[in-house]
Amino acid sequence: MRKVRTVTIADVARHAGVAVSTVSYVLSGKRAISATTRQRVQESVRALGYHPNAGARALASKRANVIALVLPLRAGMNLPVLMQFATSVVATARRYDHDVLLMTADEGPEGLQRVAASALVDGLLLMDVEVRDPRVPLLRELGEPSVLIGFPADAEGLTCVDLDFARAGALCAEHLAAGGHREIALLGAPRVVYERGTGYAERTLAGFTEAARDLNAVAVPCEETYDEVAETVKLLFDRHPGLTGLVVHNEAAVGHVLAALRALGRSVPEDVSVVAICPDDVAERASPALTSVLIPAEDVGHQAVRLLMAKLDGLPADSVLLEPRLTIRESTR
Amino acid sequence: MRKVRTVTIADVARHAGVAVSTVSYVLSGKRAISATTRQRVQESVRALGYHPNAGARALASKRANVIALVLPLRAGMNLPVLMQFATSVVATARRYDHDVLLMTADEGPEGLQRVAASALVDGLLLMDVEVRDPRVPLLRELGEPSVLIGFPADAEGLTCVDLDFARAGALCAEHLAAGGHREIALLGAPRVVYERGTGYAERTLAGFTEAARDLNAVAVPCEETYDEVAETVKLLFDRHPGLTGLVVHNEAAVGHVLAALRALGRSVPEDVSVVAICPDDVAERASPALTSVLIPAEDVGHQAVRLLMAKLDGLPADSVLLEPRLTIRESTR
DNA sequence: CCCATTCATCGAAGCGCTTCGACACATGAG
DNA sequence: CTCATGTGTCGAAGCGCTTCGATGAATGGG
Repeated sequence: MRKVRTVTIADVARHAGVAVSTVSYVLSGKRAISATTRQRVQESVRALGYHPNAGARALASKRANVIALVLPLRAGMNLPVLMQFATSVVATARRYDHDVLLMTADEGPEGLQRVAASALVDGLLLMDVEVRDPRVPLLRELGEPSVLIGFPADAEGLTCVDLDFARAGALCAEHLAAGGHREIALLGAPRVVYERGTGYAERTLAGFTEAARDLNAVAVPCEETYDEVAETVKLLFDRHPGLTGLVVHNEAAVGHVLAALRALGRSVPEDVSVVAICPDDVAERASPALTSVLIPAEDVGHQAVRLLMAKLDGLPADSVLLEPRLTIRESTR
Repeated sequence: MRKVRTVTIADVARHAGVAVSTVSYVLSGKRAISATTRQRVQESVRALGYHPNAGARALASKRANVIALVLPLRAGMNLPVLMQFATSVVATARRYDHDVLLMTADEGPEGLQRVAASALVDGLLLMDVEVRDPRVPLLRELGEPSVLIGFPADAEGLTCVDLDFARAGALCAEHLAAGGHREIALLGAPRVVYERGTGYAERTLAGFTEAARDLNAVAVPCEETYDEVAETVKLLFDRHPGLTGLVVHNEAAVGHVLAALRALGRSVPEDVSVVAICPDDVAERASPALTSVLIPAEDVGHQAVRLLMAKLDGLPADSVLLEPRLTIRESTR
């Protein structure tokens, strides 16, 4: 538990026999430094195990090198995707030499206010943005660089990133239509998610409905417990006996849907074709392996950080809609 | 997008007609300040919307008011519990006026080194600690205040928090024994979790085995896909036809186990009693509602932060083992 | 009524870093 | 050979805050 005196830039400068400012310039690369000096400094840095003091750096440069990741942890959220996303954000931020401050919704919008005003972070990454998200107006007047995951109703002037869920929904419907299915259904997110007006759920539904307008198509919300899923699936087939195509946009329920079909004696893909919108690993672990449109959580996180970094550098950053990709496996024909 | 000049403590001092240091003392409460002055300053703070600059504060006080939450995001982890835990950590940290920096394992142990050396954080909270965790030795020599969630093999000198999983395992076995069951089984975590030497899984197993030494007890690992769970359950009953009690310590598999029992025509609790170790909401959502020992994620997070804060204040902090609590519902008799 | 305390406040010295302007020296054009 | 132009380096001035010691003013005991 030795309490080591921390190494400062002055120690490095002394060790290398140069001025403090020279060390700073070597580290930041903001001015030309001769190769010999640069090497000498770098060696001293290594020898002393120097790490710049974050507070001092932030104070002097007005850049904290930290971004906030705001995760409103609500019910019915897709945890695995969220985690993948968070991991990817942290990893990407590190690549840009930034760290990530974790915030939840508990503190409310004032939390954003606080971290921005205290210069704790340089920018904000908001996840799980809703169609009319209360954080959006605040965000506008805060004038803090930010990127949203998901699209609010009015995205004017904001930078947003998301999978193009409308295309994803359409892609699923089109795939089933191409397979000759005329009567299909969408099993969506839990009811509360729609009631909350969550963008991605609504947009998937819209894309699906639009693409399936010439078919016999229905859409129902879907809870995530086995019993409720089984009930929903049973009801669906009772009401639509001719149903042969199913799109499942609810990762937690995917397994249950397959189990329920099994229980009803309908085999996949012989009797029913199933397409899921979920991460690849979930689709691959299912039995049979599911034809799916993946949610590219990693890519979304990566893009979001990239855009935020661009904004921090004062560059323009347009919203990004990621093109969905359908992978055909064993659950459709 | 107006770029507001940030309000500094000097602005507040001027507005209130006092010295900068007086404002500082009002804010920190480290020296006596007359009631009238205090009020005047607090009003100015509110009027100007002042938020102390985090970098400057950290630099001057040598306290960043930030703690690191290190989440190694591995396969087979219990995501919902993890999230609950993270949420509780953030909320509790805020109550102590601290923020939370999110770190993953990707950066390796040097990441810990880095954030500690750069004074980005004041302390570390390590989650999902393994029996022989590579981060533990580094932690010791770092001399940075830290709290671990979970117990490594050698916890000497470290502060750890966890549910007493051995007691939890024992509690389940005892409950079944008290119900007259003589042949019981533990369905555990996925195999990889044991192979990795994850403390909580091993300790539950140990507690269960010890408490069930007079019974006919077996324990098997359990994967998390429906097919594998069904297979495991089937095999279990093939080999042990007299089995009437089941302990499930795998949240992701709980639903599948019930589905598999249903498929095998064994009803709960008539033919088989089932006890789960999982959060209450999962147990309550199952059908039938499960008798369970809950994983008090929220409490663990809370305690962990409390202990870390104590250490930051130079106070001693002993490890905490949380007593499990069994809730009887409809799945056992 | 004086001196020793206590209380409330102030001023100034850093904390460790970035960045601006200055300077010494080398270089090549005229 | 001189003068403009780069190059590479240095010194010093902050960045916004905390904290130490000092200073007056108010208080009370002898």
